[in-house]
Amino acid sequence: MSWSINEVARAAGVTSRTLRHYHAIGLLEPAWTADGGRRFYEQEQLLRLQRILLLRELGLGLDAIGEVLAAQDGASAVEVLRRHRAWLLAERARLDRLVVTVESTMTTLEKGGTMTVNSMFAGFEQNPYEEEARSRWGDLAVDDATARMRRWSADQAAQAREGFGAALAALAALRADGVPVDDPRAQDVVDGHYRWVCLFWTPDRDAYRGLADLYVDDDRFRQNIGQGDDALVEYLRDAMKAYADSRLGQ
Amino acid sequence: MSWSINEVARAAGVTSRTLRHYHAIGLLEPAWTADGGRRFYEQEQLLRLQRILLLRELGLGLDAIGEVLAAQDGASAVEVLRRHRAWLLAERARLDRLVVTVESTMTTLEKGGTMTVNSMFAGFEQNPYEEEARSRWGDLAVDDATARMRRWSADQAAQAREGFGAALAALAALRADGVPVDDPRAQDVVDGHYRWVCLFWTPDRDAYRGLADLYVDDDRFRQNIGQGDDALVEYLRDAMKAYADSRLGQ
DNA sequence: ACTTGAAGTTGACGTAGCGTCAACGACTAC
DNA sequence: GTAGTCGTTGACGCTACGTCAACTTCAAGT
Repeated sequence: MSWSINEVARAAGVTSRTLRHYHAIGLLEPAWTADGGRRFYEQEQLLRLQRILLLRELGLGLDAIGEVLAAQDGASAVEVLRRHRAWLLAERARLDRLVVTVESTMTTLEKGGTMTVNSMFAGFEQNPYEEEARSRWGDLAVDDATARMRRWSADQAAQAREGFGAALAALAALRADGVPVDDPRAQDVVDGHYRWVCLFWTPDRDAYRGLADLYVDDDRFRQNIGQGDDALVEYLRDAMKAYADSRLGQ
Repeated sequence: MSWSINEVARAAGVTSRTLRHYHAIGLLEPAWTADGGRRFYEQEQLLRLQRILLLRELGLGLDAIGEVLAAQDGASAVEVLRRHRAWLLAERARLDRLVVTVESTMTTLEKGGTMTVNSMFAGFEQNPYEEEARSRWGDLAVDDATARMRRWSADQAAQAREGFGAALAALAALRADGVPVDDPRAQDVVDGHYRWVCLFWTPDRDAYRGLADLYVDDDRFRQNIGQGDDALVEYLRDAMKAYADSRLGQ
C-alpha cells in the first residue's frame, strides 16, 4: 500500500511542497518513484514523517531533526533535545524581559514621552540612585533608564563596567603625569567615554556637562567612580566639560 | 558635527553593513553623502538610530519599526506595540508548551521509547480515559498522547471534532439506507476517518481494528461517539474493520 | 609623484523553511 | 481530441543582515 505525495500531505497536514523539500534535502526519501518522477510513500516513510513533524513542532531545525533521527543510540538524541530545551528556556526568559520592556515603552508613549533612552546611570548595574534621580529629572527618564538596565544581560553589564574602568585608569595615569584636561590624550579618553555613554543615551552639550557635575556632586556617584580618589573624579568632570565645549554642538 | 559610518556603527554597537542596510530600505537615511557616496550622520540621525535599536531590541521587525517611527500620533505607535506585546505573549506560551513536550519526549527516549505518536484518543479535547488507557496500552503511549493533546490549539480541536461529526452523520445516513459496511460509499467515509486519525497517528491493520473495537467496548467512547445510538457505533466498527482488512497492509 | 593602507563604496550570494508562480508532462474522463 | 487533475522541476521571494569580491577615495609616508 503506497500513497501519492498529496495523499501523504493531506494526512500529515503539510503541503506537497514541504515533502518535496524534505526529499530535496535528504530528510525524507520516498519509498520509490514512478516514471515522470512521481513520488510514492509507504508505511515506513509515514512513520518517519511523523517523527519529523513531532520534532519540528518541538521547534528543532531540519538539520537537528536529521541528527536525531540518524542517531542510533537514544542517548545522543536526548542530548540534542537537552540542548534544545536549554535554548527554549533562554528564549522564553528573553521574551519575558521583552514583554516588560514593551509595556514600559507603551506606558511612556501613553504619557506623551518620546522613547529616547535616558540613562544617566550608565555603568551601574543596580541603580541605588533612583529616588534622587526621580526628583532631579522626573519619572519618565528614570523609568526608561531602569527598564533598560533590567534588560542588560550579565556580561553586557560586565563589559560596560570594564570599559568604564579602563577609561578611568587611563585618566588617572594622565592626571598623574600632569596632563591638562584639554590635552588631546585626555580628550581622546573622554571621547571614548562619550561614545560609550552614547550606547545608552546621546547627551548634547548641556546634558553632558550636567552629567559631569553629577559625577562630582552626588556622593554616591563620586564614591562609586573614584573609589575614594575625589580629585580623579574632578579631573574627569573638567575633562568632560572641556570635551562638551569643544566637541558637542550647542 | 557629523560622524562617518564606522564611527556611528561603533558608538551604536552595530556594523556598518547594518547602517547601509537601513539606508537601502529607507529606514535611516544619512544626513548627507560626500562624493564617492560616503555616508555621514549627525545628531538627528543618531537619535533616530537609537529609537530604531530600542524597538529592535523589543523584537519588532524593521517594517514595524518604520511604522512606529512614522506614526505622528503616539496612539498608533502604541497600537503597534500592543499588537507586538500580544505576539510576544503568544510566543512565550508556545515555548512553555514546547518545553513540556520536549521534556516528555526526553523522558520517553530515556525509557527506551521510540517517539512514535500514539493517540488513541483523537477527537477528544480532554482525555478522561487516561486511567483506562494506561492499564490497556502502558504509560509511554499515554504520555505521548496527552502531551500531544495539550499542544492542540482550541480551533484545531474544534476542526477535529467537526471532521469527526461530519463523518458520523454521513455514516448514519448510509446505515439508515441499509447500505452494507463494505459498500464503497461507506468505505469512503471510513477512508476519511482513517486519514483524519492519521493526523495524529498512523495505525496499521491490527491497530485500526483494535481502535474499532475500543469504540464499541468502552462505555465512555461509545457514549461519546454515538450519543446513545449504539447501533451506529457498531456500524462504524464493522466498517472500520472492513476497511482495515481491505485497505491496510498487514 | 608614487605607493601604501585604511576606510569607504556597490553588487552579489548565503542563511531556514518553505510559499508561490511558471512552464511543462502524464493520465483519466468525456 | 480535449479538458481537468495531479504531478514534475526550476526559480524567485521572504528577514536582517554576514560575508566575500572588486573597486574607489583619501590621507600619510617616501
